[in-house]
Amino acid sequence: MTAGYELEDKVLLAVDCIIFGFDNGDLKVLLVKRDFEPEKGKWSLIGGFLKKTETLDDAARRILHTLTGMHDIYMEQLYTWSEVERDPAERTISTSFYAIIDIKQHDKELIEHHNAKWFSLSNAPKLIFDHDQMLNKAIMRLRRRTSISPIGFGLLPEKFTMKQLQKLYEAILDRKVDKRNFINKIKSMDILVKLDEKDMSSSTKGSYLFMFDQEKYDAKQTKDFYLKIS
Amino acid sequence: MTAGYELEDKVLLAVDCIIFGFDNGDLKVLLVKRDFEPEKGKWSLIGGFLKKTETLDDAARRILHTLTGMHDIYMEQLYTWSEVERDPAERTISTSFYAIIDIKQHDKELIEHHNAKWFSLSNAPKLIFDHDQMLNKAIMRLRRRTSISPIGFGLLPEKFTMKQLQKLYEAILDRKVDKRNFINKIKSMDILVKLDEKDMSSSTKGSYLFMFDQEKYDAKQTKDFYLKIS
DNA sequence: GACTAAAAGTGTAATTTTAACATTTATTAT
DNA sequence: ATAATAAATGTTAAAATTACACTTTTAGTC
Repeated sequence: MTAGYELEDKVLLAVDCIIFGFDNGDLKVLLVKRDFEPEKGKWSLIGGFLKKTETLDDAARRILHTLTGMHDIYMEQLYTWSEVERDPAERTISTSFYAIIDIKQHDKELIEHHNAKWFSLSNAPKLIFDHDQMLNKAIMRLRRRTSISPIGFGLLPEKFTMKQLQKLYEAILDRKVDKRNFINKIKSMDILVKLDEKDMSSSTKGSYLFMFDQEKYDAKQTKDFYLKIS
Repeated sequence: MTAGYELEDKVLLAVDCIIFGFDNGDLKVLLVKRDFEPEKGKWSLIGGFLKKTETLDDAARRILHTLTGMHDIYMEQLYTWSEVERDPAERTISTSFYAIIDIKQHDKELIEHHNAKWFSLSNAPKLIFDHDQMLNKAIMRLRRRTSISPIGFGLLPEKFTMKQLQKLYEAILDRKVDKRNFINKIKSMDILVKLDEKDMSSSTKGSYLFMFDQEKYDAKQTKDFYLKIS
């Protein structure tokens, strides 16, 4: 019993990771300076090649860890890119993944040691190959996803204010939202716990801190519920 | 200037097509009996391998044509599957594509000559490898897509009745929808033209035929408008 | 030619959701 | 005591969604 696969072409399969970071109301993307040919020295997404012994998700995690030191980042598969000439050096197909993380929660030094750098979306450099397209598609997906189901876990400190949460949504959606409508919408979702504690750092009055209620959140996740921000 | 790719693993990259067909109120999927090892003789999605000289979309079109005789089918990329052991014969990654077509508009003989066969979703056989997962994911995507933006072109005869259109939505969403609400919703979308002609085949009264208004449809497509069926 | 049968066609009212909008409250620092 | 600063809060109008049932048309039959 031989498989009839002998005559088929084999190709390089790459993985590219689009890591969005949220910091201080600003949405950024993590890029690396490429240290091998072709396009050595240019900025690119965080990428590498799939090994035979791992899944694409494994590869994405390994590559992200190798190039930035980050780990335990949940990434979601986005799209597989296969233009014949996308990498001029050799026929390479690439599957892109994306994630969004809280920049503050990840060790800046680790990232910088690995000559990766955060860029605001508005002034990211031109990227190699089709990486600009990948980035664009990821932004679109992130926005759509954000208006469909709640994000948040892992993107904010464990305890956060409503304002911080609102800023996060505003950064992703790239527009202002009405404070009262936003708070009402979030409340109606019933996935947050209001704490007795206040954050005093930004006003004399102080603002209440909230936490996600993991259990309630998970319960709703399954029913893929819908969040639309006015 | 040598590319630093020499040491990387190369893999087989497959394409699998999930072709949904709509016929007579029933949603079906097109499957083929596999004629090579492994799993020879079992039912599978319409699949084959990417060649070095083509994109994934090219490969999907070529494979679909080879196995079924169909052409000019627009397929959308769904997901790339990479479990290490998904194909026991050799390390193979597969990108799945899906499409939905009007069965009547495609030549049955051609399809049957190629030992492909339509199965109702409710009694499709068990498929090889991870093809059941692929099919499931495609169904989910199709449903979600259907409630987000209008489908229809190419899925119905050029002229069709409201009932046919409703049946199409019901087949995809797998539930009944209210006739009056459905018609109102569709009318409010303003992408159909009512003809003076009636279809007399299903009642003494006859029911008016409609056509899609391609121009209006295209205009709305760009603004990715939203259709939600009650 | 009246009646029956079968599917097509049609509208309204109640409810829910969304969107727009401005003032009061709490606290620290002066 | 006052001023300054950001936090907290509720209402109303408009739009969208849902639930729901009777009338119309016409071919066929008695």
